[in-house]
Amino acid sequence: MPDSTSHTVVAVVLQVRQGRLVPIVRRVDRGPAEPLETALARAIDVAALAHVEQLETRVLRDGTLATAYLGLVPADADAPDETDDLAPDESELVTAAHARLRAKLSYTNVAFALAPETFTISELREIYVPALGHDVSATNLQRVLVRRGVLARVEGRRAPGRTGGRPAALYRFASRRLEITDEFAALRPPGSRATG
Amino acid sequence: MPDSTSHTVVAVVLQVRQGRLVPIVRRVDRGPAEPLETALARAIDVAALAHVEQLETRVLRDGTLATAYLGLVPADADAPDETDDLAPDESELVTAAHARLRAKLSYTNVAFALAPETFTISELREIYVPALGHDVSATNLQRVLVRRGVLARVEGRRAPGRTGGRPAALYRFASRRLEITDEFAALRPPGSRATG
DNA sequence: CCAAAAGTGTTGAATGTACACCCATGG
DNA sequence: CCATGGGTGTACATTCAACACTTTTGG
Repeated sequence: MPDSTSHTVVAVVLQVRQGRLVPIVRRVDRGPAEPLETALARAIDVAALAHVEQLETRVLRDGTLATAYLGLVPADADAPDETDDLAPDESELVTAAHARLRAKLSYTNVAFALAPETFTISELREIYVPALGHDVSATNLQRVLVRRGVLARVEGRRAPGRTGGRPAALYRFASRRLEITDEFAALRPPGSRATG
Repeated sequence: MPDSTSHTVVAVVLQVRQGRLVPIVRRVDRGPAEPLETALARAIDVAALAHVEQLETRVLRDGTLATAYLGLVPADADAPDETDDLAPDESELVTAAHARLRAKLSYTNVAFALAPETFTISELREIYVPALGHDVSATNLQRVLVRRGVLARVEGRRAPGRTGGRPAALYRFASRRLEITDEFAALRPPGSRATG
């Protein structure tokens, strides 16, 4: 029987691996007077997370109070093995984490936290597709992200594979901190057109 | 000295009054094994809240663990007096609540929770302006919300005041449950144009 | 020269903002 | 008949999805 006064911190980390969004879940009890971030850092290697945000706090089925965090790791980074036997509570948190990520992908630059330092547009597409849960064309992905100034060109190109094809341009995220790229879907303040 | 194992639930309620977004803050300690919603209900009359959502969990300056909720009350509803002497922690939570509200106003129908059952467009504008923190024209507000199907016409018109003017049409929110009206700012799934 | 992959041009639709103008009422 | 507030029409900018077409490579 868990102590009803205890507090658990749950790290829900997502990483794209081989075309799939993979969950890694870790939990620790928060010590008395311990900051949330410290407990989180005991649960997972926070330095490896390119982005972290708090997800939600709920009472788990066993009565434990739990605060969940969403963490994102670049596809090319080393990360712990996928957590496969998820408890129902954990499974719900993973779903919530994925929903949060999916929503933010369309109006922020969060994808920087899932992508390597530099990449081609097709490589980036292979990250967006599992993260969004639906298909995206490389053409439109490039257009939208370049127009918004989210992506910046990087010197050089990626040589084509054995099957040929034009060499791909390399890009990086202009910023690697979370930014809102489309602040108002509507109801913008008067006289605030796109900053060009 | 607060018990470091205790858990406080903070209700941050916002209501528009006389052109201002007014905060009401209440806190209660969550009892052992008590669900979060139950504690919240002890803090504030939840039935009076047209919308509630969890805001964030943090350790307060005095070491207490606190989970904050954002609540919204229609402008015409009775509600407790404004909480004026806000502690720094509370003040930060109010800021966070306002920020969350502002963001959601532009891509959801949350405003239903701040508006009376029926209203004219100018009345609605007087709610949006303080809630958004910037000016909005009644013209565009009407256009955007009607086009999105967020607002529906209601039988009848509001008679003009002493100074004359054309009688105003009455509207209501088509739904009074939170709905995302602009799900994807970009990167929509293929073949998913506006449902018209 | 052909297939493959990357990238650009272009079109059409949707959505928003700004602003001019028309409508209905009180005095 | 004029001031006031309400509402519509229209023009214009922005943004995006879709798709045709061009570019650059390997074999």
